[in-house]
Amino acid sequence: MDLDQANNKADDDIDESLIVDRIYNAVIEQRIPPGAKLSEASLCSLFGVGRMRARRSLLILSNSGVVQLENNRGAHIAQPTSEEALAVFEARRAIEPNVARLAAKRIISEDREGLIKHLEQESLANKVGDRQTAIRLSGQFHIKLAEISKNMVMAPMVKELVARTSLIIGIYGAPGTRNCHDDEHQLILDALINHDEDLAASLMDKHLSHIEQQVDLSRRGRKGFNLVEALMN
Amino acid sequence: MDLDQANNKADDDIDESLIVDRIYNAVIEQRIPPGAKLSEASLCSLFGVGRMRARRSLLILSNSGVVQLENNRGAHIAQPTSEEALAVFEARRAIEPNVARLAAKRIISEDREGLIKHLEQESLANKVGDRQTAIRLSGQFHIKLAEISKNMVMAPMVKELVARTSLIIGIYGAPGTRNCHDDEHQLILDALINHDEDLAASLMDKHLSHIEQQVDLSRRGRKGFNLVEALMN
DNA sequence: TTAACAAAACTTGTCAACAAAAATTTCCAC
DNA sequence: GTGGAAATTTTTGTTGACAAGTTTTGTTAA
Repeated sequence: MDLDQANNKADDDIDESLIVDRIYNAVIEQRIPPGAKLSEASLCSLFGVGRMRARRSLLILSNSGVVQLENNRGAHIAQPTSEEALAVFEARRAIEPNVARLAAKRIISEDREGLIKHLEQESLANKVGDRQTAIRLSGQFHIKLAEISKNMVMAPMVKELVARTSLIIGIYGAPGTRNCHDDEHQLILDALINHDEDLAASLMDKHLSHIEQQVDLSRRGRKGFNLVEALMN
Repeated sequence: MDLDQANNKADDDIDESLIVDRIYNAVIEQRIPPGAKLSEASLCSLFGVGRMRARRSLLILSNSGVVQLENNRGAHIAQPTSEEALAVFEARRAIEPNVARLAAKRIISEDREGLIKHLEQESLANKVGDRQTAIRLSGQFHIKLAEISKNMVMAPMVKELVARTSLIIGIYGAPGTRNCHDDEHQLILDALINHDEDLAASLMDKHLSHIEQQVDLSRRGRKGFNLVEALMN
């Protein structure tokens, strides 16, 4: 009874984390806009679960700042303020260069192959003009890096920050611009392969500052969407 | 209906976050040991809330890694593995030096006075030998720094990491040693007052490595405790 | 037409009862 | 006694009903 506190990956219910993951991904891919209502009923029918599960999922999402819960008013996709947006970028620049450092230290051939494939997809999506895919892969690159860093404490933090960044870009980003330049991702990958920790860190820092430069915190914008279509990928 | 996404501080229920905070603090002060059972019934009677509130609180705590939920087996205070412990320290060394940097940049006189008072209490507790208080203040120093950094994204992260560190020290720490040297805290405060960002960051890094050196990840230990006494401060 | 108010429809919050699983105790054979 | 199985108690998971709140709709008067 003393040793079983290890291997706790996905110990909790499948259903729960599936709902959370779906919404997380939909946010990262910008298929759900900031401010969108997430009613309990819609989650229940969409995922075929009871209200309890829906509520639990929403609570989990609200803990990571992706969903905003209000008393008697239900759940909405968060709408980061400009102050919050600054804080998110600040946090990313504090954390992710160090994540890149660790990734450069710990990357193994398997990781490398995965990243190479990932970048191929990413550059393809950009070439073809598949904006949706490009956005998703672009965010996932950062998440993959966090996984390669093999730090199970920071990885969820990065995931959360990436999702919140998607919301920020959705609100304050210029509609046309790409979120991440895949060539910068390529440079980071090169540094990782060479185990050049300092370079990886500084490239990541520069990269993040470029992302930050693409948002205009005085802008506002909103658009319609379809919840069913957005979640049922 | 577009502007009301600002001022969301403590919008959620009072009850809920009170329970969470109480348990959080009890963990930081090491009044609840790792592995302790947190049954729904005990929380219900202790805080005079219904089961729903208790369950919600436990879910929130489990999202921050302080509580471990297991199917049909309820909630226990987390027992970080040695791998997890390494990851937590790694995360702290990635994040907190940058937090210290920001704090050095943004500290105002009000913050300074608060920290000075805090350090007086801390050094007093150490002099008098009030271990419990010393532990609490020591952890809270780091949390206060995060608040002074005025980054509302990183502050909760630091709080979570401090709590998890308390659990780690509870499991792997030598019983006699202090968690934090208050003289190191004093040095950091000096750097903050001088707005010396680089110094604050490097002192914080050194400080964290000292904390890390105080744990022996091959050690194990447990002790009895009283839940009522632990939570009813 | 519009503003204010009232009513209806809907959504969320809470509770109590029940089902299912785990932990504990009891009991019996050895 | 000891080990192990069965029964009991306790704890957790889930559901449904109802209460409380919010949003929408509809109506009336200025």
